[in-house]
Amino acid sequence: MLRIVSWNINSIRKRLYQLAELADEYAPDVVCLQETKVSDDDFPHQAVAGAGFAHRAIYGFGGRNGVAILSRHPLSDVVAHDRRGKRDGRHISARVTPKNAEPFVAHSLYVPAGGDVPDPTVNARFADKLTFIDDTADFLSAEHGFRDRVVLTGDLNIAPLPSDVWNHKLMSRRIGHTPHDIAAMERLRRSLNWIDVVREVIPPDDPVFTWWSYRQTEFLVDSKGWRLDHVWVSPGLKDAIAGAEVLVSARNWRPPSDHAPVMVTLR
DNA sequence: ATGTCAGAAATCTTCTGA
Repeated sequence: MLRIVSWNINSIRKRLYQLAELADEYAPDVVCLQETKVSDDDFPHQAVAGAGFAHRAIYGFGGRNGVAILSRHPLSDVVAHDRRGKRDGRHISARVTPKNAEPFVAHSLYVPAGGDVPDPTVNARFADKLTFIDDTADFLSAEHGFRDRVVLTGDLNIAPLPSDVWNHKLMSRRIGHTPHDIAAMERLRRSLNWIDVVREVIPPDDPVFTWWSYRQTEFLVDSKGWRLDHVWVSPGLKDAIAGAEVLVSARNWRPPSDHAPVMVTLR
């Protein structure tokens, strides 16, 4: 069994204790992070290695964005990906070679949030988000074949199903759940006929959230969340799916990230 | 419109982005 986690950690340097907690409690083989918010030069390698991740692929600079792949198994072919020559620290991939399983490629992706106004003709940031997704879809189609063993993880900043937000009607006008977002995510999904692992395991009508705003207290009581974080697998790995869960209790670790980790288990 | 975080750059606080 192989456990793979995707987590928007919202600053790895502020969350080292919680990362160790994740490693101790769930023993993931691979952890894909977003919003590490640290330059490669300042990455806390020692603490992360101490949590059990001997192998690390990192891509970050300045104090924004930043992605990483942490692994107990060897990593190779590490690539930091940029779209249109713009260095943004939003996408890294690496080949993972477990001891007793076939190698696979892991991607850690951080899609732009897209700002506030839900109209791409007036909100350049929203237009950039949609372009980012389409560029990524083109890249993934070119990079991989349908038979490749690939895991795409990340904060995709889109909740595609009505049950992925706490109020579908209200959120349909909020960036992340607009028809523009959902159509773009579907184009991304089709780039390799990706399979949304969480929705293979949990019925599509059941509410599932991975993010709760910092601006609300008692998030468990209110449960006003969104499912923004995803783990997708290529079609060849569909039969390997053995489980999926959102590690909701992590949202109560102190101090918490505003995102909870998503963990999938593959045979 | 509001709430809270995190980081940067410049201070003893404001800004940007989320």
